[in-house]
Amino acid sequence: MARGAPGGGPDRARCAALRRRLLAWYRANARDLPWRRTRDPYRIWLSEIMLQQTRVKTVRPYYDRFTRAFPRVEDLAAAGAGEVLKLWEGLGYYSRARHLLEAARWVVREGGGRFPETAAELVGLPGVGRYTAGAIASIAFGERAPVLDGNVKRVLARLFLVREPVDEGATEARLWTLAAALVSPRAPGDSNQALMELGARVCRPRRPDCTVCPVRALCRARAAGEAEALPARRAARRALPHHEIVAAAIGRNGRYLFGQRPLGGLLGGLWEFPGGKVERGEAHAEALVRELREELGVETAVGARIASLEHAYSHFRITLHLHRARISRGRPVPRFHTELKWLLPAQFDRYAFPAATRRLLAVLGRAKTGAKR
DNA sequence: AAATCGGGGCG
DNA sequence: CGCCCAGATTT
Repeated sequence: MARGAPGGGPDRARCAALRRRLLAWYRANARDLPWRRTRDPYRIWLSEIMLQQTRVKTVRPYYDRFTRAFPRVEDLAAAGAGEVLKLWEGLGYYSRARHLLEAARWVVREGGGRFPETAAELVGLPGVGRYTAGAIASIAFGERAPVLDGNVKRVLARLFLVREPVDEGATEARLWTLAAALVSPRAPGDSNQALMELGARVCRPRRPDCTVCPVRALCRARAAGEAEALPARRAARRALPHHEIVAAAIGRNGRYLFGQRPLGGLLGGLWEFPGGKVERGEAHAEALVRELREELGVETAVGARIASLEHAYSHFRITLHLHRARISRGRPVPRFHTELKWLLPAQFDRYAFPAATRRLLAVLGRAKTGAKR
């Protein structure tokens, strides 16, 4: 093979040199993060779940609130789903919160509060895949298990000049092998975190700072002048679809009607104003009357528009319009939502809402106080 | 293998 | 405005 090693595997001496330099750099430059101040498997696990597809800066305040509310896995396991979801509000990928609670309860019930200690066993926990299992096993238990996340993929693609798209199965398999070769036998946790830390702070997606990189002399992409061009990805993604969404603020005795979205799907478990997508050729008021009939089984009269806003999800974007509405016939029953509730504005802080709905609630509050003046 | 699942930060 | 982030799960 053209990788410079007999037998086609990663070059042993080269990997040993990489491990040494990465580890030394990490120990001199590691950020002081809350989850690096503990070896409690519960807190390592919690941080790793939160960090899935989520930046360190975003996670920090959530991690602090969670560990304050639930210092031990037993505390989390004893919590209600609504309580956990509320603490997760705004962090995204809400199925993580559901899996988190399921896993905590499993650990308490089946493990007496002790986490499995190997990557192979950890993979069985809800929400724990190969990356997270390797991270927990190496950081909390010192197992020589590799990790491969977005940062590590980028670092490895550059160090080893992997030009193939990193989101293809065959390439990923090769990257896992390279990641395993770079796990330091004596310090697997620090070694894995060194790769991720380097990717986050030096070997960045754009404008990598090669001048301060501890392994620049060993980087094949840099030697080839291709560092910033890697990693390659397969797909040119198409433009995001756009939807017009209408939602209803249905007031009654100072309360508003909300529905809880079904678990498992988009924004599962969060509370929202009833409403839905505007179909082609449909007027907004017409669409809202139809949606409220379908979701709540009531006839309604649509009033003034309170607010409109734009919001982007990972795979589509929406324009969300909130209208006042009044029920003219029938009594609301949940035909789409798991549950309906009439909530006072004072209660809003106790429920979890999607980010876009949060913004609408703020406008609703201002509209009300503004009207009183 | 491809689709689904949030929200925010950055160039 | 597109891209990316300490990915997992489902189909």
